Amino acid sequence: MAGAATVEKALDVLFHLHEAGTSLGLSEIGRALDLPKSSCHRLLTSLVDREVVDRDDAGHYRPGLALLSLGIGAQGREPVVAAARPILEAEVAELGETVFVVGLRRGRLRVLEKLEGTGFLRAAPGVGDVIPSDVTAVGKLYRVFGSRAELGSESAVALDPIEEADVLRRGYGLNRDAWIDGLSVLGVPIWQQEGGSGSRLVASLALAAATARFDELGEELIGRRLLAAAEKIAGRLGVADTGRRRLGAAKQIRKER
Amino acid sequence: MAGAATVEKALDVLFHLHEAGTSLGLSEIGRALDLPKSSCHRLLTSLVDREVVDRDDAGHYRPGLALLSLGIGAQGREPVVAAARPILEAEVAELGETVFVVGLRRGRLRVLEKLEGTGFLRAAPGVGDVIPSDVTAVGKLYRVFGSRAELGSESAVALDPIEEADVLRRGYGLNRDAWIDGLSVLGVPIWQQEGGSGSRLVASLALAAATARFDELGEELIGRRLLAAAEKIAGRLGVADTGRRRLGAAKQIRKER
DNA sequence: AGATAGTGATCTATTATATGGAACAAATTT
DNA sequence: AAATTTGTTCCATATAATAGATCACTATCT
Repeated sequence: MAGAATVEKALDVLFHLHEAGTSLGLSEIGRALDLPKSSCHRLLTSLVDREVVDRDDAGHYRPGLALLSLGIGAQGREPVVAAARPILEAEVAELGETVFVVGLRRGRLRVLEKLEGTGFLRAAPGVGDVIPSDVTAVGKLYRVFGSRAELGSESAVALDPIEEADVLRRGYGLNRDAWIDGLSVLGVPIWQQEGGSGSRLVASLALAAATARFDELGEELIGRRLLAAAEKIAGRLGVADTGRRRLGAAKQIRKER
Repeated sequence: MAGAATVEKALDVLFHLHEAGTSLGLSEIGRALDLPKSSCHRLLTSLVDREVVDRDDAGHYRPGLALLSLGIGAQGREPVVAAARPILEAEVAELGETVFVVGLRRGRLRVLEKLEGTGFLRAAPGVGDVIPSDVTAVGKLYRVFGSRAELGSESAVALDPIEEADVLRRGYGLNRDAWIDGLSVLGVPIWQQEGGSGSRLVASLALAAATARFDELGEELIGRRLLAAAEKIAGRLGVADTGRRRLGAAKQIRKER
């Protein structure tokens, strides 16, 4: 709320370019965001200067390639991604279907890493994409295992008690055709041990496949393999250094109020 | 030059976080960029709000995951990347070494896409990274085939005439241990046909391997395969629609002056 | 062809907005 | 226990963004 208005406008422009899908002209952007052409032009000048925005041959604006190294840099710093990668490779090699890691960031579920299956028909979630937290397999997982109020207000509604019991009993979340018709997903939690005491849900591991293929493999097998894989990832993660965490944690809570 | 100062400061902060490698505290950032803590805080508030910057458990700042989808979105719009991907897969499957696509953006060479080799010792360029234009294989390529003055001033120095002749004769650029000791790279141009007339250098395809392994495969074989692969990519690219390009091209030139 | 409406870029006075010093509470260091 | 160092908030001042008009240019429409 107490931010820099200009910066937010610039980010509006950037995200608008991202969502547009095609490259856009200056006037077009100004009209869409209700910004004067001159302001738009000034913002874009700075963005282009840093290569965060690019221009095509026609002079139209589009997201720039500097975002790629920035984004990949951001991903590379996620410890769980580094820990999960070889495990993902092993699972894809074995099962041939897409597996992916989802984390909770600012109340939203984001795809942290994925490895696509080998089939012609394969699920292809985009790394960095946001995933709905209500109907999905990992969404259920977070609503059962995650500390309450971490998820956004949207999911304040509690999970169906029967489903919650199912998740607790099996240890994984399941979603058949609820999110996308014809797609089934099974998700398991990845726990990170914390100094001595308990453990924290740092991310979750999921497999997505066309429902027919999912049933071919069998829910039981997928669940068993993924639970074992999550275990391995947790092992590679090691124990969190809960050392200098109190300061930040307190501040964070104050911030979110 | 006539940009939005505030936006540029915000981008400075963002890039600084990217380059730092670790997450940074507010005061730390302010000191490094010579910005008052209050200003820094305000900029970061906006960046965090849009998830372009993230905070870790300790409250420190780091690049955020929204950058990932932005970056991958930007990459996905590069036609040459889409055209090259299956070809890269085929080459890696055959040769087992890292192949990558490099494009020229705002006078700098950037890795547009890569597929890593299968060996334990493999070259791993980062997608989105900038590559030097002087000593590298693709750098030479651009200096020979690229329209002059497209490359930054840094490479105003002409290429050694002997080397230039080599590149023209073979059709590919070569670099043995010049950029990174122990690494050899061979790069070939990817041409896109333009309506009727000529063709344009849209990107280049390269293979990178440890010099020993490179020699094992043999320069002749690598060159032959890559030239054929580039041909295939060009085919998949199709002909550029030079239709509404004049407007933008003119503007661009005026802009760069 | 000629006219028109579109584009991106540049300039300007006005005004709204970012600035940065000081003060704050919390939390590590010394 | 005192002294730093942290992130955060506040506020008068000055700077920097604003938005309208204008320009050069290209397509599109009679």
